[in-house]
Amino acid sequence: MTPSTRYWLMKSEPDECSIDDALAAPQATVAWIGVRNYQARNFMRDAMRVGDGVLFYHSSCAEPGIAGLARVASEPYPDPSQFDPASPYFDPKSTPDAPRWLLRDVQALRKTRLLSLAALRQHPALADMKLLQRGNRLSITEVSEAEWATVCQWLDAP
DNA sequence: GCCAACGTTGGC
DNA sequence: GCCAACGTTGGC
Repeated sequence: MTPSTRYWLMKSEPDECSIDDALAAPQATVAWIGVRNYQARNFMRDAMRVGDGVLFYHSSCAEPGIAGLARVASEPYPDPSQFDPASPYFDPKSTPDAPRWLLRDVQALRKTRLLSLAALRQHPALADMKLLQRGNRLSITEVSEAEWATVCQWLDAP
């Protein structure tokens, strides 16, 4: 991972938390709970900085794709769901003294028109996006400055 | 619901 | 540390 990464793509299942849900939350801010992959956790714990740009991506749904823009809105802190036995994200091996899963708050900035996964795949400038690489399943991936700019220009185009 | 791809677990 | 078995992700 490059220390200069300032842009991220974060997947959310819209049934759990859509861009509309995030925009409707207090301060349009949601805690990014439920990540249980170490690489994605490390991005949140170590690499992100407050203010980094986030592509808000809808996954596991009828129309997967980029659905909004957001920003990293907090320093890392323990994911409370790991301590809740009633939560599907409960982790019995984690303790408050040594929490295994850290998260960030994410503030939604705006909903965009949907840039579908199929459309993203057809854009030559996005061919190297981590999201689009074969076999990728990571729920948080790095986005280059050029990829970010391409997406923003695309969203501004008629 | 299928299944490819990948991550994690746990026996050895 | 290896690696088979199992579980999960996520598009289709």
